[in-house]
Amino acid sequence: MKTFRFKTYLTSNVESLESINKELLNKCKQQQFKKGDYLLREGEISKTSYFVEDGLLRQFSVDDKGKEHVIQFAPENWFMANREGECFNLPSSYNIEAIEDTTVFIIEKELIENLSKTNSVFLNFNIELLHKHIASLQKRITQLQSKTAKERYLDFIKTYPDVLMRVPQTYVASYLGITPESLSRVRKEISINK
Amino acid sequence: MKTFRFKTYLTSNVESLESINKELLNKCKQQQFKKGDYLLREGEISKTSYFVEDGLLRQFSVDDKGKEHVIQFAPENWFMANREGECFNLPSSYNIEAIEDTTVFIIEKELIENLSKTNSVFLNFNIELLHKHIASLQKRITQLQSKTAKERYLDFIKTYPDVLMRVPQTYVASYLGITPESLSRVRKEISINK
DNA sequence: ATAATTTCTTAACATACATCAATGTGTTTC
DNA sequence: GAAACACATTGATGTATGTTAAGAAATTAT
Repeated sequence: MKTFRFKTYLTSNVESLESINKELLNKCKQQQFKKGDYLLREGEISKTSYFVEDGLLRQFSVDDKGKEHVIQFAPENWFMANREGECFNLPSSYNIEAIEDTTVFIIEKELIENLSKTNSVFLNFNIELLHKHIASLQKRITQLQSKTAKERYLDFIKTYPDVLMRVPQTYVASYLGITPESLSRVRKEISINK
Repeated sequence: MKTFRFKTYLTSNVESLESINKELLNKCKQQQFKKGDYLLREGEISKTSYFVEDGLLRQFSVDDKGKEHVIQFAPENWFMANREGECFNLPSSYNIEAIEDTTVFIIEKELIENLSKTNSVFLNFNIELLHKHIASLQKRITQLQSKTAKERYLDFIKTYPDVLMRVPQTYVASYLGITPESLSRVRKEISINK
């Protein structure tokens, strides 16, 4: 049997949980998406999270002027979830789109709840994920508050060098909160100073 | 016995959990802080969360140039926690300071973990809190990415009208990611157009 | 391969916001 | 009540980033 990233991830993170891992692998269905496909559209209600087995996703919102704002990228081994909607059965404010052909494992909210109740190691793992997520969002807020576009871009390169190479610059610009033109200028400036 | 906000909050949010609520009230100690006191300093390791019984806190970071950046305010009935540190025993990247004389209930990490294990309603409540937190941070990121200072300020007024009145404008400016001077101009412009 | 479409770069110009410096207003302290 | 201090406003100026528009490069489709 093929070894999935999902399995590797689980065995290296949710330790000594052979039974849980098996249950997760068995109950989470795989699904494939083509580049450009939407996994979730704004307004839809979703009760699932995704584990990216292969490929690359982006989560983004669209403002009143029709402009897109990328909240997050998710390459292999990352989770992608519509947190608020999943938790409160609210229509999603965000879209999730496959930037590359992508294979995901679909994790039902109910499954997570059940496993959390029956197993405290899994529970802690799950809560840790949420905490890490919060920490990274806070870091981004601080950056948007105080750093220049150039500084934010340099940090992005450092933190997600792999993502950088696989994503259209427009999306990176959107993630950084600047226009593609500004990103282009920033990149030029950096290449000159090297 | 005095009715605490904390008790009211618990009974209205963590329903049908008489026993849990009692345990929380009994095991969480109260502590008082004077205006200007620090509850947590950058670099310290903390394993506690706070429920603000009375008063007002701010959480902020200090950048390499010595500038402060407000991540969050917490008035009565709010929780304040150093998420990443609490979860992973890491030194805090943030400071927590009392903006007014403030009374908090101190909630030990261990207590939350124990209650989560033994009671699934409490567990869900706790996870919902984390989800809500994530949703609000994502909203802020989208705003910082795409809205003008004026738009962000108007949204702040609408969302936290009470906080606005109790906090020095410098802190509001910092929260919005602009200088106090810019905030002053934004306010002037708004007052003229009314 | 060629054409068509999308993405990226570059330039000129506009604008929002930062910076610096001065003045004004209110609050605390003695 | 005066002095000292922190906070808010205002003005002049600078800079980073946005906007618009054009062309170059890359990708996709025919």
